[in-house]
Amino acid sequence: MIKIGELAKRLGVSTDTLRYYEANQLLQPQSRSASGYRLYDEQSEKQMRFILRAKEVGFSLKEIQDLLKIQFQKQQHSCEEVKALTIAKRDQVRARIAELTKFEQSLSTLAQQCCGGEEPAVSCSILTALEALDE
Amino acid sequence: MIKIGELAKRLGVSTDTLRYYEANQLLQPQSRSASGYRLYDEQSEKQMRFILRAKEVGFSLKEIQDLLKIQFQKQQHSCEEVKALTIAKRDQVRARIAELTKFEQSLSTLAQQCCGGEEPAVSCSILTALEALDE
DNA sequence: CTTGACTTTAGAGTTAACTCTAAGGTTTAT
DNA sequence: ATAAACCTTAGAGTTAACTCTAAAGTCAAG
Repeated sequence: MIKIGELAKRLGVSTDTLRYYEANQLLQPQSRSASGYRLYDEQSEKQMRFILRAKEVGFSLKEIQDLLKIQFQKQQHSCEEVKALTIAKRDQVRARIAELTKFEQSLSTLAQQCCGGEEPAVSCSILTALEALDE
Repeated sequence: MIKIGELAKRLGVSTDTLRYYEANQLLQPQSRSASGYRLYDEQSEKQMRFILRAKEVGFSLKEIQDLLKIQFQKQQHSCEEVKALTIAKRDQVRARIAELTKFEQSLSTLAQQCCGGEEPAVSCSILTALEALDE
């Protein structure tokens, strides 16, 4: 079991952030020491890495809570409900991937069209490339 | 040329948002009417749709500015610089797609494992599936 | 046995991205 | 020609997600 400072250091976040996530039901410490220090384990670190990855790709903390709820709700809800929630979230993720793929293609096209030379980039326009995005 | 209310309506955003984006260098109106009303055209709408899409997939307004700068800088910068910036952004987008793809796979796996029946979902755990994410 | 580096809580402050309010000017429809 | 529905600016208020401050308790090292 590790203390908050050690977990924060491993994850590259502040101790304030960990306490904030606890207050907002995203990560509860495994237990407390006799003197009241928060104690975390490997599972805590895994869950935080999941949270940080979700945040990285643009999910709000509220949305991440929804994802985690799939875990927390498993005792109280039927497989049917859990499956429906999971599929709804998966479709949300798929839609986001589709959007990002369009971006990636537009930027790739732009990079290819650009000569990369030293002359002014007058004919290089991200909007020209991105307009194709709207079909 | 259309006025701010019409553009806002077409895009499903508030007029406040359009004025806010203008103040933050994301979208300048094409011109102003004699009485000072903002006037927008088709290009404005396209640019806003681009901004909204970028926001949707988790880019901050600051990052979107960077993307748009590729367009604005084309007069002052060389193809070399523009190309480098474009490729850097493309790689950022690719990394984000890779993260999201991992999520999508984890959620798909979870949905498949789940029986979908009416019994309590005790054996369904998003974290179990998501742990595989860390390899 | 005390110094320094931790930890605790409660609450205030910050930043991004809006969102609203007030006080007024403009346009359109009857 | 006047009411309704737009538009203007400046500035205040809101929400999410931190980030910092203060005042105090804990713990390991010298």
